Amino acid sequence: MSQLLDKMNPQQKEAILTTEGPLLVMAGAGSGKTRVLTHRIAYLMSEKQVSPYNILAITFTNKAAREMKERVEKLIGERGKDVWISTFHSMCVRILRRDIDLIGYDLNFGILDDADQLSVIKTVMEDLNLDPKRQSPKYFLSQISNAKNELKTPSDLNKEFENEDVIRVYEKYQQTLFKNNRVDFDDLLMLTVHLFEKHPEVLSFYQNKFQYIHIDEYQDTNHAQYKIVTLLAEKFRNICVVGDSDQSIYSWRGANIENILSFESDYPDASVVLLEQNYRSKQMILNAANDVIKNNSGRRDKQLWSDRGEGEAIEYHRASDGDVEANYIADKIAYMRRDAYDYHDFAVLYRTNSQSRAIEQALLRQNIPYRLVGGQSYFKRKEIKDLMAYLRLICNPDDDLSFVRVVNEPKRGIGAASIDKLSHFAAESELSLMSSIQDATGVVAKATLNKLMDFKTMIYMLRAQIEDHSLASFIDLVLSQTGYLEMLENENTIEADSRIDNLGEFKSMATQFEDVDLDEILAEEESEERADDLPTMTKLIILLNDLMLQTDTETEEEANESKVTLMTIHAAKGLEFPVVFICGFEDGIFPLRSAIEQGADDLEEERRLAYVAITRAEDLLFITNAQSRYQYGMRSANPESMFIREISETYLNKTGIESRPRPSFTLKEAMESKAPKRQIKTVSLNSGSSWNSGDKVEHDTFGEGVVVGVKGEVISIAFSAPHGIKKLMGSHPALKKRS
DNA sequence: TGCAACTGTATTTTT
DNA sequence: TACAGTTGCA
Repeated sequence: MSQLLDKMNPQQKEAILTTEGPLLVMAGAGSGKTRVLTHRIAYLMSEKQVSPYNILAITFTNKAAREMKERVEKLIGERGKDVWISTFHSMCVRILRRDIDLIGYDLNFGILDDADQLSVIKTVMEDLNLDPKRQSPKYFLSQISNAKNELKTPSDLNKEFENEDVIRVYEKYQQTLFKNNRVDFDDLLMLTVHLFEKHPEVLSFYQNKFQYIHIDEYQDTNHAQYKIVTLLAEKFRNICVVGDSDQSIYSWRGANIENILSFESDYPDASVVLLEQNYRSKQMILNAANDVIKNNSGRRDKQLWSDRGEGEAIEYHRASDGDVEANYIADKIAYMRRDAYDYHDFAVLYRTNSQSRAIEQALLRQNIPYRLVGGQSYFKRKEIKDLMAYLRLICNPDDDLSFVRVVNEPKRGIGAASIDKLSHFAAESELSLMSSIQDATGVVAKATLNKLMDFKTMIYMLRAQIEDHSLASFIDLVLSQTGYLEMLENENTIEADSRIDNLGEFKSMATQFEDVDLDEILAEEESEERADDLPTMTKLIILLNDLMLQTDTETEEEANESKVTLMTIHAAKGLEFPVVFICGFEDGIFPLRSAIEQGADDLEEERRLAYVAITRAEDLLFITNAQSRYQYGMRSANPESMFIREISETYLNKTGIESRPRPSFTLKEAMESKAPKRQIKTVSLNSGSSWNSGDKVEHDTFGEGVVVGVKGEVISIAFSAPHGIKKLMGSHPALKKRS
């Protein structure tokens, strides 16, 4: 028998061997589901002689797709490269790129990110005279997104008596996108369904191609994704979905937990495999996770178990203050690193990104290296978006959205007022901004018109030259011809320098794409084409869309560096760490206030999130919170999270404020105020003395320093490197005045 | 037109 | 707090 089944438990074996017909794998956290999936794919190829071209595997994130791909290749070798493994969204991009013209769009469509979406919505609202203060653009965006995920068009909403404004905005928004030949993330899914429904021959092509379909994280699929899967699997019915309803944490994005719950009624002949053995965590951690999740209603009960040993009790630490909490975590990491653990063994998880700052500061103070996952994505940076807009405009001069973005970047003296006039004119004559320029005499000032003409000439000149260049050298050309690079160079700031670096990084990404990635994509698609044969413009369009879907830019080396990982719990799904800290475990933060107010459904999702967080830990789990903390610039106090009370006391080792009360102190770290420095007499709790700029101080950790600013009770002190300027409470016990 | 200063307001998660 | 949107001035 195949060695692929070695070391598999009976349930895992069953999941791998059940290749024909519908199969539901209920995979608890850490139960080796990715391993099952990769081995199943390898098994299909090596034992069942299934061609890699007939296998599809869909994951939730790009990272998961990449990893799965690597693991399949490791198992089966080069042929693994030909298995189509991707996210829903990138799969749809590829499908649409072949046939979207059948439903009226141009094959060279571009993708819109959420920031772009919002600006379209704002413009639409303006046109419709809707007051953004009464109904926020974000509200409309989420309504539209929900509708699309439900595969509903504006006219479908009409029948359902939705908010009339939503329908109008949706309609106009969709028209705008269509005119600009752009699609948003939700369109990728919805339009794919439309394509399949209106063109059975296209659907049939993919049905025949994908004879064996795998969907990871099935609990996170929304209705549109569900529909795509259902359609694709209709013919061969070899559909294997893997998931864990207890880890459904994306309902806010339209994910419908019902999809996995009703799989058995969708496919009455489905086999079901339950994976309950956990290979990740010590039993104590699983006990806690089980304790929490069992409070959710309507779930299929499962009991995770582990043979990795009992493990230590979970350390629950309640600190007096948010900064104390952060310091506690930093101290623990510093301490534990001395013996068994390396920095990369630790993860600090939080509910919201804004919580990262306190942790960062504490780690910085202890000189603990960390990597922050998520936050401001590389592709959301202004310079990258600008460059991409230029490139998109060159590929499609009628793309008004890109036109507006870059027409005055760098400054060309073409201001908002002129663009406004041009827009109205263009709308009347049903032209794009770019093509309306030539007839715009009298619409805008003569001088402005000339500038617009120059801009147009420049874009078309670049367009004419693209085929003489590789992607990277064309990007160079664009950056220099547009004056964008010069603008940054003239700025002469560290900020601008880093923007230049980012643009350079973009260029190397393009090179990598052109030389390596593109051929892999084409191979997977069974395309006859080779990257070398494609026009640069085509390559550029594929690159732009590829990048729009890419949110994580971290390389493998970066991820493996010896650093503590900081991220949201959402970002941590699918990952594991020997030591995990979950911070801010307070009602109001985790669960979020809105979820508490909202009621059962939202609370249950928060609870699943807690379950995900807890089950990330392999050996040790720390749960922390604080009696009071700064939130939105105000001090506020939160009770401990309701979830901590759901964990049996026997699994907890409580430390901190309740067991050992001590005076609270804070290390408030505010940003340097721009206001002129005022010297205010400070009230010092422990000495009664006040601080003034120039005072010399001695700090227990940072050593000698000089006071450089006083603001209320907070004083800024310059310490020698590597500490730099710190803001501390004047009453901080570690601080002493020197004479 | 462009910039600086000011005001008001909303604070989640992301393919 | 922080940022987006607005106002007012050069």
